[in-house]
Amino acid sequence: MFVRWSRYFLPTRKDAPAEASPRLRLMLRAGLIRRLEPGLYGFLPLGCRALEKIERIVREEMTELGALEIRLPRLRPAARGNGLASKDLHLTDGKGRRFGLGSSHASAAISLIGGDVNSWRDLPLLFCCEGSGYRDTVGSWAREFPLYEAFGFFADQGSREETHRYMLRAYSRVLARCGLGFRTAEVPNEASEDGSSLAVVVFEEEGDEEIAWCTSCGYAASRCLADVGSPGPPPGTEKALELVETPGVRTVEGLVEFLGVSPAQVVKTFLYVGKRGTVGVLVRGDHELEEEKLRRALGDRSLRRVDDPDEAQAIAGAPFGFLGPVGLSVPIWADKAVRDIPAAVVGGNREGYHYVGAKAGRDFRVEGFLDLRRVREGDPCGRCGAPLRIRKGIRVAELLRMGAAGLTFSDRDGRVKPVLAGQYSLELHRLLEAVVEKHHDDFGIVWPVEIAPFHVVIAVLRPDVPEQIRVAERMASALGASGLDVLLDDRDRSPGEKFHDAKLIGAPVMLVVGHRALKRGEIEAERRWDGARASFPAEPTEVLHGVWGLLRAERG
RNA sequence: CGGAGAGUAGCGCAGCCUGGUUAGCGCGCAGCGUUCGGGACGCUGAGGUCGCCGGUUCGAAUCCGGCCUCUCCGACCA
Repeated sequence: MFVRWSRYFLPTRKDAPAEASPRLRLMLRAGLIRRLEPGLYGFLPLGCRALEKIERIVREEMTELGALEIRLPRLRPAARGNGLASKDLHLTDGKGRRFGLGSSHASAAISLIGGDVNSWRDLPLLFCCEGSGYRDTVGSWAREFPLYEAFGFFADQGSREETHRYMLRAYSRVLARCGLGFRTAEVPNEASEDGSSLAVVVFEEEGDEEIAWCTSCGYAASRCLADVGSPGPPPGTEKALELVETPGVRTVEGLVEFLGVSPAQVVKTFLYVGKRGTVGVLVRGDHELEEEKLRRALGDRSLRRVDDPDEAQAIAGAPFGFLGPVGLSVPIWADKAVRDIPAAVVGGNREGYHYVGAKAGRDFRVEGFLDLRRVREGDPCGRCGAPLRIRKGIRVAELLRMGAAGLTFSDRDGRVKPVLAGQYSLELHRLLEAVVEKHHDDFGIVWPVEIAPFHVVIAVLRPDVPEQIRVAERMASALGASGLDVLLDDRDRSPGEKFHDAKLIGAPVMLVVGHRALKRGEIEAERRWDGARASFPAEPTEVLHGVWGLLRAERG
């Protein structure tokens, strides 16, 4: 089968909104998607084809794993226990019943099978489900997006871990078939049993996920929670605490200059207010505080930094710039690196004064030393000490362990036990986005063969010349019959536009039917990913052979 | 979370300060004609709730207030 461009709907554009990311601009220009509203996108026919190809791969790999397909409504009742989060979209019907849209169908899947899973004989179970995710975050390009999830239900940890490994392997095959490499990294996730999940991240120059990873031991985690090792103590030896006058010196840089110390000898003091009251937080002067780590460590997502000068004055008795842990009346938590400073400079809790020679534990009480530093490129890996690198990427999938909200089963001995669950989600729009980001050049998209919406575009340079159309259609039929997806560009456009559009939409092979080659009885071919050109006799068998040869060649 | 800027035709922008014809320009789009091997040319034409809501005014794209959205910075200044 082949499709005539003149009877298809494939609007390409020279321009796209300037504020969109390069890959999003390409997807808009190539006629894959259109924006309906900020954060709401629809897929045009070409985008649907690309999406379907990816879905087919995912389905194949899920089937290979033995996952059973189910289907769930995207609307979820917000009844008790169904856990609608604040970031979900809340809806109310005319009778006041509440519903929601969320980023996962997990709770619905549990409800779906919950009543029929009772015995150890029913487990394990693995389901997969095509659906639609919703995320109520501004700034993301798609608030509602195509999602392919899987849900596992297990009697014990061992079987859950085994499925985790299989699922990761399946995702790895999916990505490989889409021409993508990836890394796994620990990322925060509130839905998970232990507060974090394993994310599958495709590293790119541009991406909204920041991953710290160790080239030496392979440890990788979201930057906001990556373990960081000790930087070692700064110079200096222990000495007595001493209050010194530091008029107007309220920054680390100022102290470094005024007292002749290094930034690593200074300790910054922050005040945070949370549900359990105010706490002080200490970080070395040359480090930055990672709020996400603080919130996780203290188990309080509501923690907010005190940024009101009057409030700080009331708590510490000094303005910003002179806050310090010595004599501070609130509980104090410190980054691990603070413990190693033999003689620290800290605020005096009195305007115009700092302490020098301060030592944690001796001069002020610390509730605990935690990893609170924001990771920077080159910081030591928390596992092996080698330098960490920070890379950007696109998070395409996530695997997490969760409880199955009240689901229980009877084991062989008749004891009632909770069902363990796993949730595996693949965000198809992000996968598509990652493919476009990875596979494009200045002219447009360069699809990997397996997910190209069309394998071949046949540019008919003069569609008003009967011979050209006749030849092109013969070729298109033959190629289509051999299993290739073919787009016949029979539009009344100039040759230049057809060449550019063919490159923009990224078909692996372009065939050109024009008088130049046709008078030699040939048609020409150009391969998208390396520009390789060839000419074939204008006979179906020759062209078929030639095109398959171009497609089969190793991609450099 | 904070700061700055922006929102006018599909895209890129002008107009706003100093309120007052029918809101313009370029690209794109449509029709016709001429073209036809790497984004052609001419003519004609269509396309706008000036982000939304309110206020001031005889009159608001323009002035005022609120809200929404987007972009770029700062994300730690203790």
